[in-house]
Amino acid sequence: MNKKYDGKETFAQWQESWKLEDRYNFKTIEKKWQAIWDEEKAYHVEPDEKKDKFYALVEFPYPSGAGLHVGHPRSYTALDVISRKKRMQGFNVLYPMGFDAFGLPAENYAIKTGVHPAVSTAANIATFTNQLKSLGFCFDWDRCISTCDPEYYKWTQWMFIKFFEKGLAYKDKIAINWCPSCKVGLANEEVVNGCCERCGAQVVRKDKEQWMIAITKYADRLINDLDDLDFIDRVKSQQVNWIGRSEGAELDFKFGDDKLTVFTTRPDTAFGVTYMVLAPEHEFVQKYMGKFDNQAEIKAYVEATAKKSDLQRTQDDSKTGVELKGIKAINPFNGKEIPVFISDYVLTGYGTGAIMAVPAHDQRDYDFAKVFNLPIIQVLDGGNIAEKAFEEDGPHINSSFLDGMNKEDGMKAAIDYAVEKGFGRSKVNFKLRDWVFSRQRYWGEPIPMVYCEHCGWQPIPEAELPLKLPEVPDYHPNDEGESPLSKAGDWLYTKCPKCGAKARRETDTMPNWAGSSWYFLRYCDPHNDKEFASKEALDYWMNVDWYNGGMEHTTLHLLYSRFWHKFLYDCGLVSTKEPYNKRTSHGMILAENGEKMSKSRGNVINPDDIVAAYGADTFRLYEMFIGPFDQVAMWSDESLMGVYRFVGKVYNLFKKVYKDIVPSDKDLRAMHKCILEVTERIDQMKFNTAVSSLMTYVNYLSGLDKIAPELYSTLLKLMTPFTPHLAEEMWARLGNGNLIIDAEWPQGDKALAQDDVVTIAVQICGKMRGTVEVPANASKEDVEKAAMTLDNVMRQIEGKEIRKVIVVPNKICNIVV
RNA sequence: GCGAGCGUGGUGAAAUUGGUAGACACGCCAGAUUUAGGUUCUGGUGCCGCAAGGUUUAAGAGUUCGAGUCUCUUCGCUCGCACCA
Repeated sequence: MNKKYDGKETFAQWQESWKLEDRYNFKTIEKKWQAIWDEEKAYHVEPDEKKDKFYALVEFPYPSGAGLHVGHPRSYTALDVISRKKRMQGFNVLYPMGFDAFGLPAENYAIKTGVHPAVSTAANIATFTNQLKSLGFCFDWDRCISTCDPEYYKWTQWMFIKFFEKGLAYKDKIAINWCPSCKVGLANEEVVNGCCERCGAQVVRKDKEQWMIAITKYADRLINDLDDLDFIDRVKSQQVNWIGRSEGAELDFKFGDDKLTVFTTRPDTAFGVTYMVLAPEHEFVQKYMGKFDNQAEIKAYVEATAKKSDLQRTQDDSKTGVELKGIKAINPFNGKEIPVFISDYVLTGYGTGAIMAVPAHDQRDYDFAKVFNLPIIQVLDGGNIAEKAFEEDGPHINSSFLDGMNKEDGMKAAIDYAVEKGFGRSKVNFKLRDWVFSRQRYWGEPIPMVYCEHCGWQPIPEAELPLKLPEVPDYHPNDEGESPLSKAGDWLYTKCPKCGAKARRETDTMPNWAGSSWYFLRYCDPHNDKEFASKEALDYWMNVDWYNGGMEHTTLHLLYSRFWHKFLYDCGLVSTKEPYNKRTSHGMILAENGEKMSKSRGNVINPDDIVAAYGADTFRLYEMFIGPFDQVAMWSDESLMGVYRFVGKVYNLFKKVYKDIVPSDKDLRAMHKCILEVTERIDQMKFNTAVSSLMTYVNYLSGLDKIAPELYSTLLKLMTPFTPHLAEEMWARLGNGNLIIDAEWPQGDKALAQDDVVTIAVQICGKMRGTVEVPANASKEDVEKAAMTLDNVMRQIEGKEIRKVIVVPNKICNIVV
């Protein structure tokens, strides 16, 4: 540990002993302090009832072969800054790190090279760990976890079984999004513009048996519970949008011997229905096929639709379709017979896969009606339906008992009528679909289920967890969509846990969103082998107080993990409804020309190079100074140099510190101003301006001949979150025997930060005409009097009548003439 | 199309939330020191003008004693969702 200044030598001699002729040598300083932190376990935390806890969380990385990207440290440094400050303010801070280690790249690498994913992943984790340590984050490395560790995924599997037991995990044959390139099924959330989020290949539909998790059962709660959370608005609105709640009604139309049920948000427009449309996949199309007059035409259209990808189906908004000739539907509101069509503009997965068409008040129906020459009946007054559908609100017309009503009354009356006559009911629908949870891949958690011919799907007994990944001869998935685990030989077959008959294991694995759905809980108690985490640990550490991560996870990981946590809450396994109190998001870091950094463009900045050339402290400080935290930022080597110069200046300032110097009032003013600004700006994540406050203060200190120790040690404390190594080093050089991270965060004093003379702007009719210096908090009259003495003011008001003078204390004086 | 947001010097950006626009930094210019230079230090730097001064926050209008900030219109950009009935 540090030698402490014991007063046996003069401070000047002590300072001399630090070889002041040396330039700022970040390499030795950073290595030295990283070793000390490691050795002293400076960042290890345990629950401590005497202290308030603070749980800071950043999204753990996927340990890719490419190593750490400059984007990762933006988020990590931000919460490192917050964590360090909170710790110095007396909180017991948990700031953990781990690895989201299951995933496709490791598997693709294995296919190419034959190296087992476990081997390459372990090597990558080692690299990442070194890189993260070289940046000096205050992670508690004793709590490091990895989702591919059997001791970890044991509990992921255990939780899956809970989902199964509660009926929320079920197997279903559905048309899924199939990526023909990755040969894997994707969740809706993983499909971007009809393409695979990962590889960009066009996604096709494929019917497959899949494990599903019923996230839709939580749709309402996932929306409503957002109200009490401190999430940035962008995140809230994107989640609300994605879940896509709409209120309306289901209505039953007569069709053949059946009821044809539709969902509509406007049941009050039912008198304007002139036709109906089914999705080509709708069950009635096949059921009644024998009764249609134009079967060949219908079959051809159904086939053509099946061949289309989702992208083709949605990109082309021209309306096509075929009438189901031979059967008419009957509108239950007025008994009218109406034609029924199939068309691909009706989606099979939303609502009931069928709609009632109101062409007068829905542009899509209007377009379709124009193509097929169908009648258009206006039922809401307004607009010009000769040109286009009228989609706004107006009083009902041509609608029997609804005539004259507004939307609200009309809705209520229409639903009441439908309920009374037994052909309808109010209904809420969501865009959100159940979570497709199967992946036809090797490097993921095995789904702990077996299939028995007598007993159906059965979970394996808890005692057999973790169900470890078996060795396989070959990691290739195949075109039929069979997982590599189907080649796992003996592993495949086992006994049915219920009847003991021969049973076959599930060969699909979990998506890599599984492990990350609950990792924040494991951090609370990472070595527990009896439970996923003890109740005591969870009660002390949860909730996460502040979670920072990328916007790209808003409708994926963030939504999934909120859902997962709510499920655990319902099972009585956690005691809070939501896992995260606060969610913020960082902007991406782009290359110098504004392009995305990518290997193929060759413009990737490697953090290791920056650390080697300028040091971790400069790198961290630069990432905080680069621009507003929540916005995209462009990397700039020149700006980085500016920050490096600043760090060097702070180092050199030590040479001007003298033990017996007493700070002046002006010095204290600068210091307290800096404390107040930095403290506030860190809390608001305005890191860029927090750094500029530090720069202003340092510029001030540079102007002094001799610096009082108090002024310098305060600077060091304020810089600890940003440049922890330098702060520790200089703190030690000031003669302190403890770590600066264990020092107290300085208290800013507003009164001491107040200037005694203020400059007031003098305006005439709102135009700036000059400034005057007056004592702080000068009276209105004094300010006015001083303002009148300005040459420029006297000239401007000469011969004019002064109508009003507005004085804002310490700010402005506006003379109205 | 719908939803969210943005537009300020040569560049990255500030602006106490309606009160001196351009803090802080990069770059540039000039000077000093120096190993020839990259280093370091000092001063200058929105635009027009020698200056006094004028002018300036995408464009236009409005509210106000006062607008980068609030309201409306137009233009431009970014992100998310997208035939969701």
